Order: sequence, then C-alpha cells, then structure tokens
Amino acid sequence: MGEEKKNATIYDVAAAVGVSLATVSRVVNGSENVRPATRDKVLSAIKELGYRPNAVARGLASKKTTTVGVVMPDMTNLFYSELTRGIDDVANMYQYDVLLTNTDDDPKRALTAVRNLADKQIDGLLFMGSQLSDEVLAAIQATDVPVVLAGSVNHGRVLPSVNIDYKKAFAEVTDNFLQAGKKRLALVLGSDDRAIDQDYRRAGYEKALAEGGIALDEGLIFAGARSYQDGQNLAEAIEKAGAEAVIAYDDEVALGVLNGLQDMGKKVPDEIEIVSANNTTFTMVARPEISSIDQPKYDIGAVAMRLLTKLMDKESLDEEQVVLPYTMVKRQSTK
Amino acid sequence: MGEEKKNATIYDVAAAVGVSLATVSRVVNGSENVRPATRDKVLSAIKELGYRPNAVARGLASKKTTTVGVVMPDMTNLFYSELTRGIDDVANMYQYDVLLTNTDDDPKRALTAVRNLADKQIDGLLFMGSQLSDEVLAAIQATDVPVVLAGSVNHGRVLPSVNIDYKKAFAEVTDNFLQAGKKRLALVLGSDDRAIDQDYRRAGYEKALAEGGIALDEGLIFAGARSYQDGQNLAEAIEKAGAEAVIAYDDEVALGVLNGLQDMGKKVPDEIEIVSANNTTFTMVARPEISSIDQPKYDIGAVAMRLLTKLMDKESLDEEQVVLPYTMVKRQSTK
DNA sequence: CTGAAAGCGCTAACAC
DNA sequence: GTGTTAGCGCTTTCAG
Repeated sequence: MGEEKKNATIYDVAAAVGVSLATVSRVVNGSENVRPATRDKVLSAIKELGYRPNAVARGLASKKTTTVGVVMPDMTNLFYSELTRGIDDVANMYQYDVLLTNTDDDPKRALTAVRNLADKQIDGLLFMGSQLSDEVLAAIQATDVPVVLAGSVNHGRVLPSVNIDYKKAFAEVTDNFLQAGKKRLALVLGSDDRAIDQDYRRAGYEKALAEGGIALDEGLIFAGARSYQDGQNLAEAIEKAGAEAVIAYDDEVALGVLNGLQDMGKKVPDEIEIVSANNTTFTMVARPEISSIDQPKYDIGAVAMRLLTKLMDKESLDEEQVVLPYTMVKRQSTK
Repeated sequence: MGEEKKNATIYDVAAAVGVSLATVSRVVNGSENVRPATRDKVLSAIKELGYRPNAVARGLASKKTTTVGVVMPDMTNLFYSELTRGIDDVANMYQYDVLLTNTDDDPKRALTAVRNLADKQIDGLLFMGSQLSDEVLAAIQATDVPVVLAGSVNHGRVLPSVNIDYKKAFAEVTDNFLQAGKKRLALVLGSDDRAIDQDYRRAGYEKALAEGGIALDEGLIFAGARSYQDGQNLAEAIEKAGAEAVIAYDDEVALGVLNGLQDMGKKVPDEIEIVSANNTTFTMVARPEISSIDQPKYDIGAVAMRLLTKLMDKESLDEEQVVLPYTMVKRQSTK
C-alpha cells in the first residue's frame, strides 16, 4: 500500500545477472545464441525478480503488438458470438490477444472502430458485419493492416473472407419448398439495402423462384427484422400475405415468427412451414424445433483467424475467398 | 504496393509546422497552453499529413494504455455477453478499448488471462466468472491494476463488485413456491463447489426452506448443469424426484428442463412449475414463457465499468460492493 | 506559450 | 556468445 511496486525491467534482470540487456532479451525471446549456463542464470533471475516483459515497450520496439482487432456488430447475437468464439480460440492458439469492438452493424461506428484499432497498432483485423462500407474499406486499406472478413461479404472480393455460399444456400432452401409444391414463400431479411441480404440471400431466393417458374411477389418479402420481437410482429403480416412457408435469415427472428404464428393459432408445420439460417441454440429450443441452414459458425471464425495469422506472418494464402460447406438441418418446422 | 507507407509521426508534424514535438503533443492532448494561431497551424498540418498518434508509443511514455482487460467465461452465453455489452458501451463512452478473454470459467485459464493482460499494461480489469480462485486473486493483486468484479462474487469482499443479492433472490423464489403450498422444490445449479452456487444460490434456497420449516432433501438438488442439453437430460431425474417446481440458475438450462419435461408429457405449469434466474431472451421464446428473476445484466456490466473508470482515475468509490435491485418476472411457467 | 532533453522498456543491428 | 548503441513515437519535466 503506497509503496510503488515498480515491476522489474529487463534492465534489472541484466544487472542482477551481470549481463547486458541484449542477453536477457535473447533468452526471453528464445534465441539460440546464448550459452546454456548464462541462460540458466538469466532464467532464474527472471523468476526471482518476477520479471515479465512489458508488451507495450515490446510493441513499440518491434512494431508488433501480438494483438488483433475484432470488429463485430453485436456480441449478444449468438451468430456473431459463436463466430467470435472461433476467432478467439484460434487467436489464443497463436498467442494473439483480441481487442473487441461492437458496432451495432453501424458503418459509422465501424469506421471509428477501425481507426481506433489501427491507432493501437493491431497486427491484424477481423471484420464482421452485414455490410462493408466504402469508407470502412478505405480506412482499412489506409492502415496497411492485414484483414480478413468472417461471415461477411465484400463486393469485388477485394478482401480475403470466409463464408458459406449464401446465395446457393438460400436458393436451395427456396427450391426445396418449391419441389414440395409450395409456391408462396415468405422471405424475411434483416435489411433492404445490405449486400448480404440483397445480393446473396434475396438473390438466391429469386434465382430459385425464377428457375421454378414462379413470379416474384414483393408482398412476400419482409425486410428490416432484427430481433425476436420483430419476428413476432411480422407473423400477422406473413399470415395475411398468404405464405405457405417462411425463410428467415436469422434464428431469433425465425423463432419470433414461429411463436407469433402459433400464438395466433396457426399450425406449424401443417399450415405453414419455417426454415431459418444460422442454426444457433434458438432453433433447438423452439417447439416445434426449427429446420435450419447450418453454417459452421465456429469454423468460419476459426478459419478466418487462421488466415489472418498467415497474412500477419507475410505468408500467401492458397485461396483468398474461402467458402465453407453448409448443411441443411431438418427438424420439425418443415415437412 | 511495396511502398512502405510510413505513417506520419509527431515529429513530421512538428517539422512541417516548424514547432517542437512538445507543442504538437500539447495540441494533440488538448493542452490549454498553446497560442490559438499555432494550434491552428498544427491542427491543419495534422490533417494534411493524416497524422494519428501511435497509441503504443503513447502507452509506453505515459504509462496509460486506455485499454481495459475483460475476463469472461464464455461469450456465447447470453448472460455474460449482455453483461459485457454493458461493459463495452461504458468503456467506449470513456474512451477505453476492451481486450477480451474467454476462460470457459476455468481458473487456470483465468490465471493466464490475467497475467497476459497485465503484460499488456491494461489500465484496469473487469472480471466475470462463477469463481475467483486464490491464485487469480493473487495474480490480480500482484499487478496493481484496479479491478471490479461483475456479476461475480468474492468472499471476504476484498475486491469491488457489482451484483444483485443472489441469496435473497433465491430465497425469495423459494419462499414464493412455499407460500403457494409447494414443498418439493428442485434446485438446479451449475456446480457443486463454486461460491456463487453454494454460498449464495443454494444458501438462499436453504434459508427459505428452513424458515418455511421444510426439511432439505439433497435428492432435489441438481448440480453441474451447464447447457440446454444438460437441462434436458435432467428432466427425467427431476420428475422422478417428485419435484413440484424447479428453480434453475440459468435460462438455457431452465429451458432444457422445461422442454424435457414437456416432451415427456408433463404439463407446465399445471403439474410442475419452473423459474429461472437470468431473464435472457431464452425465457421469452419458450412456450410456455418462463418466469424468471430479472437481473439487470446490462446495468451490472455498465455500473461495474463505471466503477472501474473511477478507480483508474484514482477516485474513491462511494461503495465498493454495489448491489443492484432484481425483480421477479412472472410469466406462464408459474401460477 | 514554447522548446530541449530525458526517458518509457524493449528490440535489433552491428561490433567484438 | 555477448555487449553496445541506436532508436521505436510519444509524454513530461524543466527552462526560458
């Protein structure tokens, strides 16, 4: 109390052993060029003094912080938190720490986040979000820091990314319903302007519809649903639109729709079927359980981080755009 | 490409304007002591050169990193991610960045996390977990870094913390059932050795039982349930134990029990009632919806971080052990 | 109001 | 093998 307990520095260790800073630095960094005897002396001095290298000083001198920035929309969203779990585990495996920032999927916040992270001299950046704005892209490129997108699309494929084939997955889901004779398929999206919603999910849906010879009915497309509540509120409109099945981009939203529909007396899957797209715990806790596209969330994050470690090591990537396989999980909400 | 785009340094700015480093530093840090005219010149030079202070260098020189460490069990657990959301928002508000580490609630991992974070010279630490081991406590105290516990108990109250009164809440829930004439109350816990489970949740349960003159039946206490699956697997045993109601410490677990019970034909709440303790989205998506103790999760995190900012500013705390109010949310799983 | 100078704790050539 | 010497980019006295 009151005693400023100044941490031992590399200098203290050097003095204690009677060697130079350089030698201590060498043993700390595992350099070969140290005589075993001196190494041992240094090591025990380190232990005695409780010396721990100051990562900040190290970062300044070496220009590597062993820290990666992670930009995500919302950590309370299971989809993103599972991606991030994969990111975090691999980051730790490679000895990186994670500087995490929530953006609420807001490009403005993403922009400040990226800049701020860059100021902290992160060695790499992992970006997640339904959209990568031009400003953010520019900010990222201005930093010279390697980036990988996880579960997020980028037009022009200018940045490395790890995803599933969203368009194909949505086309497949849509087509499955078509094959089963359903024609009025509601599509629930998070936005009416984000690339992932429009150019991938909706595009897949439209593609399948077109191939199935079914005319697109805008009245069956519902954009802007972000939460369980939103889903629940949408139930009535979906019912009114005469949908025979609904395809929802998010599990919580899907569950909201499901419960909303059931609360108003609709039978699922007998009168209306539902499929969601993230296969989080929410799909399993629902009654009936919700059929879903299963994205390998943890793996997307893990692979993305692995790519980033390669980039940070100046290695080249075998493929910049990694597309992981998805599967369809059949549960009780579909027949 | 190839051109090493060296970021402008404070030195470049100084040279461009024709002033000293000190002056640039002053305007960057908003010091009063700069003539408006020079300030403007410096500011425009900064803009032109796109100068951004290197936070690492700053951290080394000032011994402040404006970074806080957050140690949490699992970001895919809604309880913790909502706490962390509160932490993150307040941290941003006060211009701190968050270095996040998952521990899986493992004391060993918590220990390395704390040490590692300390090496990075964090200005403060936010700790979450069902347990604060002696080693971790020692490691924290060895660092001299201010700490606040969020949603986590510490015996002896040696560290500042923000919580609800878990014991009281569990006693209240238990007593409510007792008042309603229920006598066989199952208690589902996460562990049989962690303080928060034993000294708070179980203690509250036992207290109410004792006051109600009901003998404790160890056969009604189920420890070690961590997931939805665990809850589901527990349903049969709970039913066999003849429970009239169940009190679960976690929402996902509670939902597992609920679905397990219903899947085996039990009527909730008619034949058996259920109450959970975190009031996350899982309680609302259940059918029937689950009654729950509502902890102000976001606020616990937010208040904890606010306390930490005070500590980091060397301010004293009005109260070190903050106890936030909880409420009981009555839904359909209880009568 | 502004500049000079001394570090912060460590890495990284470069000598010996 | 080990030591010397420069910095990394910035803050912070201390002068003036």
